[in-house]
Amino acid sequence: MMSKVEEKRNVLRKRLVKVAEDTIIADGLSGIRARDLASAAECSVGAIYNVFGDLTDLILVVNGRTFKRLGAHVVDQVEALDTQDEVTILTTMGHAYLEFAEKNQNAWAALFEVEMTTDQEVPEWYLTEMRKLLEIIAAPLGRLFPELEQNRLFMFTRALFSSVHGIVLLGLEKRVSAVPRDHLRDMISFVLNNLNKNPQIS
Amino acid sequence: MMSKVEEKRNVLRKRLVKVAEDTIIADGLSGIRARDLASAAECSVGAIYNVFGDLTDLILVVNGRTFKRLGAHVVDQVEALDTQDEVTILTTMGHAYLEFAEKNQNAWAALFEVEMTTDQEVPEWYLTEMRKLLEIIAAPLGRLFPELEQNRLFMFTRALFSSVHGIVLLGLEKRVSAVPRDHLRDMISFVLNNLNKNPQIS
DNA sequence: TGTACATCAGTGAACGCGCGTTCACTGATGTAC
DNA sequence: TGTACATCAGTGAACGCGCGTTCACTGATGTAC
Repeated sequence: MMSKVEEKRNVLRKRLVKVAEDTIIADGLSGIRARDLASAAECSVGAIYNVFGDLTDLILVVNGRTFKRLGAHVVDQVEALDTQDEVTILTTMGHAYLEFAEKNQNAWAALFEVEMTTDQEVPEWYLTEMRKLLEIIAAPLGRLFPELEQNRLFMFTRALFSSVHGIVLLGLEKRVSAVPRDHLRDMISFVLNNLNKNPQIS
Repeated sequence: MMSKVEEKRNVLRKRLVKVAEDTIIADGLSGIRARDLASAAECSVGAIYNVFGDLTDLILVVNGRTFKRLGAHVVDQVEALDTQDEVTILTTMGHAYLEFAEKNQNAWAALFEVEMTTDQEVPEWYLTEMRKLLEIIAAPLGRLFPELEQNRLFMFTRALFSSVHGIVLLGLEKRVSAVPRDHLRDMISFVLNNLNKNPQIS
């Protein structure tokens, strides 16, 4: 059973995460400000530092949630699919990634912005979450190329993920590109469609 | 003929660009500081604002140069090549991109960091430089798929560039990935190698 | 159950710092006559 | 060529702001007896 203190602490923690998440979704990572969070969560600035070491800790928690939501979205889309065709599955995953990034632009962008900004270590659970996402992709890819050894499979998984990520990243960066959304879908299909037609991977 | 004033101005301008470039190469975009630039260029802080509107203007000039260097490097690598095989050419380009990004990590990263940071318009010449880079890639791709109409060709060009960019970006982000350099090369080959074996592009 | 004491969450004003940008001043260069 | 005046680059101290983080204080909760 939780003591009253612990309980209050948990409540505050949750409220802060919620508020930070809402802020990031609405205004992006740069919209995060200790004073604003405090007033939105109806606590003092200092209280934040009682619950989290610093703002980065808090942001990482939000990013962890975003990772989970992203993974869930991808899995959902694949499960809604009625096919055994691995390339279709992979393409659907790519499109799901694009879709998620579009609908959650700020939160999705925050995923990569912290990493660039912060110098401190990325926490273990963060890497785990990343690995999970990669494993979701590795599954159909592994079925497509069953003869592939583990390491190489993981490398190709990374390659595909990175490719799709790059397309989405540059595609959503509006000031430079202005690529219509449908084109982004096509680009992803283009990169992934070739897979089944080329069994021998050098 | 330039007046003495113009001449001094140009000299200072060049010195500032050089100093800014050196700083970015050594310490990255975040290493740029008005006071430091001034002292390195042996002028006053105010003088910077006489020559450039603000620091971003200066940074964009450096980025423009980086773009040019990048383009030149890619072209060099391709010209050193003794083949007509378009896929080989494209792969070489991808590898050249990786190589450049590795050797000029900070300057290369700066290319994308400003865009994320700044709200102001990207200047025209900047976009032009970007377009040039894409056209270098579009050339062999166009020869590979001569039947492709202009728009679609450009879309695929973007797709390939973005893919390679994504691989390099996530690959060089050390805290998360720790992918060996050679693997990155392989990943790029992997994504690009499929092209010639799949003439019908959906 | 009641009292005394200890602990530690909660508070928010204040600290501190980094830094881009400005601005009143000076001095060199250019122009007019 | 020489003189008077105008212009504008160069100067750097000071402004201003945003913001994360701290810290001395208070008050609620928990513990010991």
